Amino acid sequence: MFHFLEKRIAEAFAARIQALYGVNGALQGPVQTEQPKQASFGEIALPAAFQLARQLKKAPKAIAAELSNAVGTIEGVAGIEIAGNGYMNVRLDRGYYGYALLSEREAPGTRAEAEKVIIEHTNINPNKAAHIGHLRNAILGDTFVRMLRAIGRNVEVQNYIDNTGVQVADVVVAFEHLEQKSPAEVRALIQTTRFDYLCWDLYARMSNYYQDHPEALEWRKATLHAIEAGEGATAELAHLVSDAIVRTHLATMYRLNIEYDVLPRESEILHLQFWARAFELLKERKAIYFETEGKNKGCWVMPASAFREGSEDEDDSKVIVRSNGTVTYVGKDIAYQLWKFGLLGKDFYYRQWHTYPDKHEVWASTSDPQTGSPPFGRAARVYNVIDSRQSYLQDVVVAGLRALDYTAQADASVHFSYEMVALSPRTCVEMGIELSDEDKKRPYVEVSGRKGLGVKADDLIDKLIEKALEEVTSRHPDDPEDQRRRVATQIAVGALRYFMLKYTRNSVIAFDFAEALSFTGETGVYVQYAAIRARKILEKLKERGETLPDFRAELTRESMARQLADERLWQAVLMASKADAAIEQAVTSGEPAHVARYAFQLAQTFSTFYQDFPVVTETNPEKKTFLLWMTDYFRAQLEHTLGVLGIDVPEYM
RNA sequence: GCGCCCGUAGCUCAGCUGGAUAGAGCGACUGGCUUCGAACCAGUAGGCCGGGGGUUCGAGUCCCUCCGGGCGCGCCA
Repeated sequence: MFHFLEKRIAEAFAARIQALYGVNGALQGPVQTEQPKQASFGEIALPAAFQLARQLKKAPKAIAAELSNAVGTIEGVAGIEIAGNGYMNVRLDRGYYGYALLSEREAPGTRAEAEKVIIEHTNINPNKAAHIGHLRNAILGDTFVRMLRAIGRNVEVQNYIDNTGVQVADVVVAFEHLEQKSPAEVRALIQTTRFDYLCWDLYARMSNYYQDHPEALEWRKATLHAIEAGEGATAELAHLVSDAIVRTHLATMYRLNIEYDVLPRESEILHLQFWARAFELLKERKAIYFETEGKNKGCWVMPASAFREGSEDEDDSKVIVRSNGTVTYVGKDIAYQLWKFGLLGKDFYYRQWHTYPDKHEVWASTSDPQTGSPPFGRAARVYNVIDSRQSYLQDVVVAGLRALDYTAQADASVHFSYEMVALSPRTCVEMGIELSDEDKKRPYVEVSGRKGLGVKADDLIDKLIEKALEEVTSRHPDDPEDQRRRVATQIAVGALRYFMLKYTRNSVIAFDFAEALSFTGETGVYVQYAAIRARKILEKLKERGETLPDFRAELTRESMARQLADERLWQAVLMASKADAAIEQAVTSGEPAHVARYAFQLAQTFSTFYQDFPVVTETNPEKKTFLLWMTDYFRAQLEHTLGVLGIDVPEYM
């Protein structure tokens, strides 16, 4: 609603500016609107007079006066005031606004656009358990998906599986050479053990082994070769390991309400010759060339000038095909990116991989011809959720598209980057990780999968659930265990998702157990609590034998105006009505943290309202009906916003 | 050496395309549960927005420069 009025006002002023000062007036595009610094100034501020002042060589204040007089009446606006030296502050008609909210349609943005947006996230190497860094990726990606869907976009969620890379190979090497396991024995381990945890340790052991026995790297080489060829016991083992680990990753993410649509796998990119096709295209369009001298002699390279401004140095060129004829990771990624836009002229086959309890299906790529799968790929826009350390490689991928003259697709390729999750020194100590004196002085310490240092995702979730369970049990000692555990799980997930979302993307998170486990202050738990308190009021009403009024029948524009004359109530309603505006703006800025912030502010506003206005005991009938409407409205907005954040509202807390 | 990111209250962080008196949470200190549950609310203290130049009506925000910290820059992924 707020968003809608804001647009209407901006348009009215834009039209007036054109009429008064001509089409070539100072302002191009929409007229800017802002939030006044002080609530007492009104609801919407327009700084347009400042921008016009320079070009018209006139005092801002005079322009503002002229404009606000000329603009006439705008539906829903009560008045315009000139403030400071040229601000135009708009006051909304409170009765109009409140009454409009009452009849507002649910979810106006459910139009499914034909244009598809692909979001690729998670992308964990399928060779060991997920850790907290992966959680940031998946939660950020999933929340962005929810934000886009909330404003009506058609989104496809991809989770790329690198099942043929070095990391998987190393675990396979460990099983074959260190553990002497046959595929059948590994199969048994998958059934009977916490397999992702087992591999976590095994991978760390293997990395150590390479350090002490460099000759063992020959094993890796042979294993990679066998995996790529796709035949024999080694290849079977690799598939066994990676498929089993992918299942554990999907299970971990499902605990956090994260689901996927399709799992494109590297093995199919190889077997279906995606790269061969991309290679032809790149050669044809001269995007890469064969180097005949220097350090990259014998390789196909992309010149540095393609992805790095001003760099002509051939030493900075990026190798795409090695001198032994094999393709690098970036090369495969270019092929994959082309496929996402439907530019490769090839497609995967798909098989059903898993069905979630809500009946949603995940499909995985396969090289065996299949029919009956939904269509995947062919997007108009692609977001790759990948941490900022890989920005160089992402630049090369986009440069590849550009060099092929796919300019529009290059522009529609977004590296949705974020900074890493490190560990606070205090948390390292708690976990028994030894720190050098140098590390102790740092604000954070980087985790290392190779060394097996890091916090496993499931361990963190378990820890959060146990802590939440203690809290729930202390409040509801007599409730059945499964019920308390269900509630505790929802609280834990809310806390974790909010924790990962409250930081903006380019801030490094120094993970600290004490902070992540906090259930007070700016947390997901606080927001959940507010939603529950709103529900409680409505439940209390029923307990008293009263029913929820028909608000649209009982509340009029006049009664809205009377009630909203109270500044505290007006500000609260205003805040609650800005959910869609907040989500829209967060999509534009690509910052899920903005939605999290808004959710917290909304909850804060409601908590204050809760404290100040007893609802069910209100004696004035009109006021009581109004307060009940407000409560119900806040409940809906809190639930809606939490839904976008992927956070459930527990039945109680 | 080159590129990207960060530096705002004791700590952890917001601050949307430049806009009015720079905001939260935690921690500290005061108060508030016989009331729709206090996982809460009200209040106090705490800031040369890393330093210095510049751009303009106006800079935490843009430009330059210096200082401090992080991450990239492989025929690894």
